[in-house]
Amino acid sequence: MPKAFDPQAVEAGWYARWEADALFVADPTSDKPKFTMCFPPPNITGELHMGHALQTAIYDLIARFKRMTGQEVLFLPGYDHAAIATQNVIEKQLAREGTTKEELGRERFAARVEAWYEQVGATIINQLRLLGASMDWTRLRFTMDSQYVRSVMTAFVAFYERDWIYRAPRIVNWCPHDRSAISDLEIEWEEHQDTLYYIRYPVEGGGEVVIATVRPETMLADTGVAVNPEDQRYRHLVGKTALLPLVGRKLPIVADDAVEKDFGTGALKVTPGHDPMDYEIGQRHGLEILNGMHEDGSMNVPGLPYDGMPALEARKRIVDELKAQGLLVKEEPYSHEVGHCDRCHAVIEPLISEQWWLRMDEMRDKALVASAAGKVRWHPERYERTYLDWLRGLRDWNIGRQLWLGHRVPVYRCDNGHVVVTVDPPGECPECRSTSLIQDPDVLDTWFSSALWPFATLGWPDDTEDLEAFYPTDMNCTAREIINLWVSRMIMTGIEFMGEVPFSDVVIHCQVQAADGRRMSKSLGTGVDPRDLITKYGTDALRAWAASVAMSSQDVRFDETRVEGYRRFCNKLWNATRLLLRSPGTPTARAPGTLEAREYLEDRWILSRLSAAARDITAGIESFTFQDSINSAYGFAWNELCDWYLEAVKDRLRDGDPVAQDVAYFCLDNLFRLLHPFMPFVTEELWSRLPGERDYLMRVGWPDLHDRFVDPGAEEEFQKVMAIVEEVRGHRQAAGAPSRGGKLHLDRSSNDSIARLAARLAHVELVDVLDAQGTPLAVAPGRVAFPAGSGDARRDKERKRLADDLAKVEAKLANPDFQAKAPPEVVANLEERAVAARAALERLTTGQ
RNA sequence: GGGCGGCUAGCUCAGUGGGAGAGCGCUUGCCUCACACGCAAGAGGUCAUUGGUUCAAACCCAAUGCCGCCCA
Repeated sequence: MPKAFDPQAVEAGWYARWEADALFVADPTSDKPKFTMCFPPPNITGELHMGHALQTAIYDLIARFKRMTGQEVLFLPGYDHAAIATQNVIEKQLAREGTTKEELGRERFAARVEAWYEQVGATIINQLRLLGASMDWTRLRFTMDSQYVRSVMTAFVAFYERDWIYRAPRIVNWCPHDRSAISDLEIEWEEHQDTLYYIRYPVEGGGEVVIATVRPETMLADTGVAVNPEDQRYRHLVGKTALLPLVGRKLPIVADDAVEKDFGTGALKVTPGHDPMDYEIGQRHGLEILNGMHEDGSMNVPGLPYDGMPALEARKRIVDELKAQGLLVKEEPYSHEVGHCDRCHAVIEPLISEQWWLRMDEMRDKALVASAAGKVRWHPERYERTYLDWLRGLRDWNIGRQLWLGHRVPVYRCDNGHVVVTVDPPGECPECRSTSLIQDPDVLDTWFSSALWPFATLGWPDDTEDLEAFYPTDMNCTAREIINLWVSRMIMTGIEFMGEVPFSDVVIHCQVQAADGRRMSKSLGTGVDPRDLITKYGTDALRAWAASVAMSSQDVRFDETRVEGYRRFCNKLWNATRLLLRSPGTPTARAPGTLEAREYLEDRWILSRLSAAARDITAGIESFTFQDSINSAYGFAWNELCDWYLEAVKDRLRDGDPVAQDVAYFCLDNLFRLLHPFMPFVTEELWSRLPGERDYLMRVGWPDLHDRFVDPGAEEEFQKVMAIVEEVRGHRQAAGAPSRGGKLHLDRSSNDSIARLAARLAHVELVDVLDAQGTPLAVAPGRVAFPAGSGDARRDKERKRLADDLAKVEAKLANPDFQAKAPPEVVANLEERAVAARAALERLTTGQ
């Protein structure tokens, strides 16, 4: 066995063996309780980031844990087509090649997309394997697979038949680059330094009204002017007509509550075709809707000199012209938030457009009822509010996108104008038998298909064995910003189509920030690639770190030294195993009886600690506080098993004592099981090296120690041993004595086990009588002497610490309110502390 | 603009009413026959500020400041 743990060597091969032996394949006919997780389709750019590492670590640790606790686990992988993101990636590729999708044409563009999916799909799968994700690859799903497409179409038709889908003009967020509507959730807001222009609008019959705007070019599509009805300054103008400069259009002046009196001049130009609020004001007052912009963001104002100009150029020309005509009152610097497309970063234009809409009110209400009934548990709990707040304010969903890839809306029109909505493309119009049918050009929002993920992946709408066996799923884990985009919509569609919420637990992991405390940014170069970490420290270390931070109450600044720490931990486990395997007389099979006949204090102690660790690790996983599991396993393995137990039994191991061997093997055996969900590779490797027949860890079951080794007496006694040893070592260090040697005398109040272990671990000789004066021990009746020095300085320091502590305790005890109102056990505890401190002080002072 | 979270050792973070913790870093001593990816001993903290509740506050409440995230 090599001297040091080498992650690359350990990881190689295991994944292929697990997969070859079908450890990840779920059996729908199994009698075991089912546990299902549909893995969120990863980012289509194919780049693994820290979010994936956290998410995958959590999913996989739960998958392995559930298998080990006897459940039939389906952990279903997949990826989605990410329409806008993919289109942007391909367009960038095309731009580098000096061409465009328009030049290429739809068919060849589609071929490029296919090739991309194939490439990226493979990359994603490889990365998940690299992370050790135990997914059922026989059930890999892609949202563009024919079966999945049919699910999407079926959902659309079902909504359509409920009359929840309709087509209507609305202000949408228009991306002029993608030439598509995008959702509110796909917009990034950025602070812009702009100019607020004050423009004079003449009023028919004399007078004027001054409006303020940051976007003068939109005035070409103005169809009204609005003021607040409470605003005394303008009351006399309501009902009159303003004249639009440069155009001459007549603009009714209306009164509307939505107008803010304090913004600008308090008078608002109303452009219903280009602003959501203006649209609503326009609807209330019957104002005309004009669309002043083309799909590419250029001006659409036939007959005017600005027609066809890019918006910014038109703005400049319009401002110049207004100045020339004396209609520009003033300009002010103004900073405000401007929306950008989160995929291509183009400035978003609010634009009136005909779109497909899905009515959400009934689904929303059912989701609220389900939440009120506690059908979905959130971890951490506070995220339920994020979800509920969004749901309550929910409006109809714009499900249409004007893209070149995605699921085409299954709406067809024949040349007689009949509309056909079907899952499968119709051969002819059912009404007029026309075979000339044209499909609607729009595609569906990618989130529309993602919303069906937990059941479409299982075969819905067909009544499949998988759907029957595995729906509803159990857990969904994702990042905070996905709650509304995805989690909420899965809940709504799950209730709608399956009659049950799609999962019972939602786990939201934290965000990994860069060292500067901000979001990792590729452009700033502050991103960290998990693949580099795997190369340096191994997948196990990365996963252990991920589990230790994923559920932090705050976002976590990335600290590489913590990942490194878990690699050292792997090395520690490696060497603990090595120690055992090197000791003589290694048993080929454990004799279970020797564990029950445990008589040594150290054996009783470590088994008791193992029980405690098993309990804590299990509780941590079950309550989604994985850091508790990791910390408990780490502390047990390193600070108890290695630092104390193995040190205490080295002699016994060397002598081939079968009891010590059994206990040590038993601890490692169970420790590897407990750690397997977090660190699958190193635990599998070390487990496989232990003596005896070894199946895969995932099949051997979770430790169920039933507290059978819990032994408070042993814990208390062993703590005395540790306290004595630590005090002896402290004295030795203070005295400048060598790291072993010296004499220890303990009086009869310490039993033989304590004395034996203290001598063994502190490397001192146990004597009945200490000739030299020696140094008194504070923690136990006894004293120690070393060849060099006396350690007086340390004794004085300890005396001071004890005296200070005693003073604090006595002050509390002297308080009558404390005695009267504090719980009796707290008072008793303090009284014990006082007694112990006095005894220790006494020993230090009198010397015995 | 709304919401949420954070401020604890040099760094990254646990702790959530009664004795301030971990990992890394630092200091000192050790290549002790599993491990120098190690062992041992140490140093290091008015738990952001102010006020309140309580016999008792890092922890509960309120306000303030700073940092960040999500949503608009």
